[in-house]
Order: sequence, then C-alpha cells, then structure tokens
Amino acid sequence: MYTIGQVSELFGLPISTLRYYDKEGLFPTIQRDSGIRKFGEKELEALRVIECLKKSGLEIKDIKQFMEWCVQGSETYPQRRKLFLHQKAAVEAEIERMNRVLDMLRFKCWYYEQAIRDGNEDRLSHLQPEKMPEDIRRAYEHAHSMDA
Amino acid sequence: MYTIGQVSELFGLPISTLRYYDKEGLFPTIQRDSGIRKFGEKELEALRVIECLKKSGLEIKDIKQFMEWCVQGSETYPQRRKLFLHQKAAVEAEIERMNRVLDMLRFKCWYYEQAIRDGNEDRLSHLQPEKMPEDIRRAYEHAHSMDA
DNA sequence: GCTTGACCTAAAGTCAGGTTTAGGTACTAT
DNA sequence: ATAGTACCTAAACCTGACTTTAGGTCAAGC
Repeated sequence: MYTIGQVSELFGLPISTLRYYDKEGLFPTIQRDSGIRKFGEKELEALRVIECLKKSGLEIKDIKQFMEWCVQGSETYPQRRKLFLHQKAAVEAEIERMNRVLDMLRFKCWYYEQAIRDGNEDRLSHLQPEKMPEDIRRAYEHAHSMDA
Repeated sequence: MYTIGQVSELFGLPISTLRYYDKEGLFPTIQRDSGIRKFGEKELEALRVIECLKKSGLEIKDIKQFMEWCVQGSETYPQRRKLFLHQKAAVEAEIERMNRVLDMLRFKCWYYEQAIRDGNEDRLSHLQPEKMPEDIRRAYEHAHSMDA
C-alpha cells in the first residue's frame, strides 16, 4: 500500500492531480485509513489505464465511466472491450496523422538547411518535387496529400 | 485569392477559428480589400504549417513567433530550422509514447476477449506473461516497461 | 427600398483539466 | 510544547484555444 505522496513520486504526477482524479471518481473503490488514501495495486493499475486512456483522447468523465464498469463486474466486459477497441482505432489513426506531421517537419528541416546554404529561398521557391532528394520528396508529398 | 469562407471550406476549420488565428497574429502579412481578408497561397501554406506545428505540441504564441521570423527574412533561417528540428524530435518522442499506449490497448483488447470467453477474470488475474501469446506478451511488456 | 448573405469587430463566454489557496488534522523530532 | 512534515477538504482560480454574442458594413437580388 502506498500513500498519495509515494504514488506521486512513482508516477511523476502532482499530488493535486491524484486528488483531482479521485474527486472525479477515477478510484471508485480506494480505501482510506482515518481519512488518508491508501493506494493499492488496483489503483496503480487504474493509474496506468488512466494515462493510457487519456493519451488515447478520452475525457475524464469517460474514464470514470470505465472505472464504474470495472466495479460492476463481468456483465460489463463487452462494454469495456468495445471501449478499448474503439480507442485502439483512434490511436492508430492518430499515429498516422502524427507520421504525416513528422514528414512535414522533416521536409521543413531540409528546406531550411537548403535556405541557409543558399542564403535565400529563391531556388527553393521554384523547386519542383521531382528535383528534391528521393526521401524528402516522399516526405513532402505525404505531408501535403490532403486525402485524410 | 480566397475569402475566409472559402478557406474555411478548404481546411474544414470554422470561420471563427480563422479570425482568431488572424487576431493572434498568425497571418502577419495578410492583405485586405476594404476590410475583407484576402487569403493567398502564403496564407494557405501558413495554415498547413499552423496545423503541423499545433499537432507537434506548439502553442499559438510560439507559432506567432515563427510567423514573425518568416517576415523578418533570411537572417532568421537558423531559428526557424532549430524550431523544426526541435518539434521533429518532440513528435518522434510522442509517436514512441503513442506506440506504447497502442500496445497497452492491444493488450487490454485481448484481455477482455479472454475475460468474455472465461466469464470471469480468475485465470487472467494469475496469468504470468510467459503464458501469454507471443505478440500479446510483447505488447504487455512494452506497455508496462517504465523506462521512459 | 428592403431583405439576404457574406463579411467585419470587440468583448464576453465556455470548457477541460488541472492548480492554488485557505484552513485544518495528526504524527514526529528537537 | 512547538516546529516541521505529510496528509485532508472545499472552493476559488488559471490557462489555452476557441466560440458566441451583439452590433455593424456592404453588395446583390426581388
């Protein structure tokens, strides 16, 4: 069992955030010892799931919903599975978008390297994709394709 | 040249957002025709960069800084390059974190599939990683490794 | 000539996700 | 016994990124 301060250290989260999560109902079955929260393995796993679901784009109130399903037992397995499937698809899509962003950034890094060498953007501003280096051209085209 | 309404359509952004961006200084050299904004190729590229930098985690005020560098000319190429290098590293790190999140979600999807089959979590709660399917075990271990 | 539609501004409002403040309890070391 | 430290609550506050509101200009079509 851990105190809130220990969990704060373990996860690198401010104590105020942990209390906020508790207030929002994210640890529905947390125990207390004369008022003081006792974080067990259940709450640590909850925190791992919270960080995961948060990064997958879920809001606190929806994470709360999930935690309530966990309390309700085996009848909510299908909902919980559906939620994870849904968030998995969302993260896969997000990673695709991030890769496109990455390609734009790669292109811009190359662009300014060239601009620094040239001292101006004259050559670059007329540059056709065909004349770019292979990898840069692919990054450029991926970043500028508007098909998603 | 495009009106604000046309750009809104093109980029799928609310008109209010475009006006907000302008107010925040994200189109420092936009032209106007008796008060009405005229978006040119420069502003469209600015918008692409805005979306890119926003997703890379930059705040509006830092994007404004970048746009100001663009107005200042060739002397700011090094700053601009440095910014893109920095954001590239940030996005690479973010994608790594997202892949870890994805592995957690993969594991949870598998977990609830099993729980639905079993009707309870008894077997799962004692399951050692060694006894999981290869791919799930790898996802589980990647997701639970606390080394970043 | 008057309504409709697309544009404009300044200022106030909204929302999520925390953080800070103010005030209190309880154990421990000096 | 008193100072320090770790915990507690309720409620106010904060931030970024928009969005909404209220009121106005201007050209086109009926």
